[in-house]
Amino acid sequence: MNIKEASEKTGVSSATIRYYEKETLIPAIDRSEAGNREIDERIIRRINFVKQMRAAGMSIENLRRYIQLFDNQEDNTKEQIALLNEQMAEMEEKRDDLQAAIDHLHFKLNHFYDHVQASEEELRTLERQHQEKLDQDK
Amino acid sequence: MNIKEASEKTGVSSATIRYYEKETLIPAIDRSEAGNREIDERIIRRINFVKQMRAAGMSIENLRRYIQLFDNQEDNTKEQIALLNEQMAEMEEKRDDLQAAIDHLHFKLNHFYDHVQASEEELRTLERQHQEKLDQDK
DNA sequence: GCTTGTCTTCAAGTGCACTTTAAGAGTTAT
DNA sequence: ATAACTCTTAAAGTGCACTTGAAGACAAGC
Repeated sequence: MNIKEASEKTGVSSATIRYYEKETLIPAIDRSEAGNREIDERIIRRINFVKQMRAAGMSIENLRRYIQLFDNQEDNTKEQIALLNEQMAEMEEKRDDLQAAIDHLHFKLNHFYDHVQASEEELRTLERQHQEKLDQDK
Repeated sequence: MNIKEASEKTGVSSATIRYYEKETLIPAIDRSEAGNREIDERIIRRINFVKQMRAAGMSIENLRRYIQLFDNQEDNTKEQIALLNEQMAEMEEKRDDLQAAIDHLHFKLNHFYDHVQASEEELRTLERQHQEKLDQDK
């Protein structure tokens, strides 16, 4: 698989895949005769892992620290576990920040429905849209 | 209250408060005789709201759009509700991304405990630390 | 009256995570 | 064999959200 196919498969741009390789977030990728990257499923899984962690807001530097620990299989189990716990704690805090913000907006929305002076049909439309959103999100 | 006190009270730097004012994320702040900002509780609440939404990853631009809609009390109820729903959907998606990443790391951690060849007392120490972390996070 | 500590504005600088550009090379289609 | 499409590297550029720096004003304390 060349880099373009890998990009389409993962939803990560070719340039970003090259960048991740340079930053050692994914392993060094083997090259073909012509010097082009030949990407296999193992690399795809690694790209997807990086994508997932980046979506969760883990910084490139933390991700690199984490990956280096796991790639260099040495007796650094304690550090690995400490790092995992640290990252999870950070993510859980972020998730809770998000939940707090969501709750805040939910409160605003309810406040709106109580006090808005919209016409009956406008209200019904809005409520239907809101319900559809909730159903869709679920 | 001057800007330094407001900064200490909110945990947002003076420079950032000035920046938020310039970007109209908080209302224009009244000045004293000498031209210094006089910050009241209403502004403090607005700073904290911005802080919360920023922590949740809402961009400055979206936050400004949102705040302008709510500050200009006009007949834009539909837009306001649409915007609220849009923001909540974004945040819920982010929250779910985070949860997926947390689950992934939890899985790794469990995998670790199953396969690691650590000594008994090291394992006990690690497990205790992990449990303490969980208790603390809860 | 001078230092210290606050404030002001405006502009420039920073850090992160990409993204784009430039210049070139190999492969396939007409 | 020329165009079109892919790839390569290295370096420069971009966008966001601040952060820092410069230059100056005002008030309190020694």
